[in-house]
Amino acid sequence: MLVMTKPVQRIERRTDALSKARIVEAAIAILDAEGEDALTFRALAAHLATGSGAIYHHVADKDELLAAAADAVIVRAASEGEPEATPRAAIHALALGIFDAIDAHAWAGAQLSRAPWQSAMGRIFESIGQQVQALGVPEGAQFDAASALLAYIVGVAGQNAANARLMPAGTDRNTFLSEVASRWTQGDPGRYPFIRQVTAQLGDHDDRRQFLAGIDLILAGIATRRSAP
Amino acid sequence: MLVMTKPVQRIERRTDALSKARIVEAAIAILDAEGEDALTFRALAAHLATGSGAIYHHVADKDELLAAAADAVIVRAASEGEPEATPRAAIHALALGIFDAIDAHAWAGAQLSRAPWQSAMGRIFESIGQQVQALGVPEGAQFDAASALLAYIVGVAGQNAANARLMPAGTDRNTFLSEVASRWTQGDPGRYPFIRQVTAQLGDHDDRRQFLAGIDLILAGIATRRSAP
DNA sequence: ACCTGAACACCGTTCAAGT
DNA sequence: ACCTGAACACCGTTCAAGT
Repeated sequence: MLVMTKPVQRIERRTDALSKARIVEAAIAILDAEGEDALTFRALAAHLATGSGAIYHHVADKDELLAAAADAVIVRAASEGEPEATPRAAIHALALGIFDAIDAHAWAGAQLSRAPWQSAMGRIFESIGQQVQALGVPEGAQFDAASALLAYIVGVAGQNAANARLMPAGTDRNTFLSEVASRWTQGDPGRYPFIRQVTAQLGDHDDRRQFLAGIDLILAGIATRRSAP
Repeated sequence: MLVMTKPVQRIERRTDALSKARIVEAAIAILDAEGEDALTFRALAAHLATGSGAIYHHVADKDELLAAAADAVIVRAASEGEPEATPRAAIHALALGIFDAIDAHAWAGAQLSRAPWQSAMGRIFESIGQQVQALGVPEGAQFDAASALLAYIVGVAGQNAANARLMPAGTDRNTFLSEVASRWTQGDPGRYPFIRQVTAQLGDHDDRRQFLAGIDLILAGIATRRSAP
């Protein structure tokens, strides 16, 4: 009986084999192209040319799928940055990377704070923490400092995602913001003097600039902790 | 023909008449008692002893219902505060009120950033803005300062809501946080030196205290803007 | 082991019929 | 005008049957 030599090991599986990675990529494609409501297991199965039940062999349920899709998108954004000269520049780059990722994938903004154990959150926190250490913040103050930066970044991400979701396609961002402001003040404008004043300045408003201004405010606060009295 | 005097105007409608306010209160009751998944139009109708279709005469759809419920809960928390002596104390009180409201109604945390036009967001922003003005921040810097505080508060609210949702009932908060941290570092602990260091300090960790520490960091940063060079 | 796709147990939402 | 509740068009998820 002939012993047939096995064919050279074919490490790569069939290109069309199902895997969690392929499923997540397909989910991201649907979410980006057609929005959150369009992501159904039926649509996903059609997109992957398989049965809807097959997906459950690789993903526990829809929550896990959404979390994995958001995580993939954010991790990609957070690890893109090149090495930066200063801790401040590194934090800016990291923060802007996340800002832009949420801008490009609004559906991921809401997910970011829904599944905090995901790797994206851990990586961001670690990166921020290392830069906080590099700033020379005393060890006892590092936890609070890094947590504040993380919370701020996640908070802005969530708000931007909400704005993107609600903003009618093709609307100018500042037009949308002033509509939101006038909804707030409507009925009783005298009760909202600050919002009225701020809305008047909306003409030259830039979300990205303001986002970084907030980061710098926190960094300035952190700097006051460096040399305690 | 006798002209009958109309009965004295009965301004108050039948106590059991349906109204948006009653629907929203019932929704809050269900959300608090049984969680987000339990809020269905069928359950709500049963709770109100009416047909599920009747609700649509007062509320456009489920999104509006959830937004209104969250708004009601947050507005209540944000307007509870007594007058405070200093702007810092006022901001602390406002922030803690929201923190505790999310703690008591975790489902509202995620909603907070989903519908930014709601009145809660406007009131919080206005209150923060007025305190920022009271701090003596120059007018050109007030918008950024108030926005940073708002984003931070919303960010923490969202993270806390996520933690509350995910934390198995009866688990200690710090135990949960260290489990999250070990998920982050698992596989490659050497890659996460900051998180490992910080996890070791988790013993005497207090979420509320850390929340206020972040507020104070931003306030300290704002203070550096008061006297520009 | 993995995939298929019909079937199940729900949902949000609509709407003819009632009052 | 408001309410009723059955009906509709979907959904996530399961599972017997296939390969």
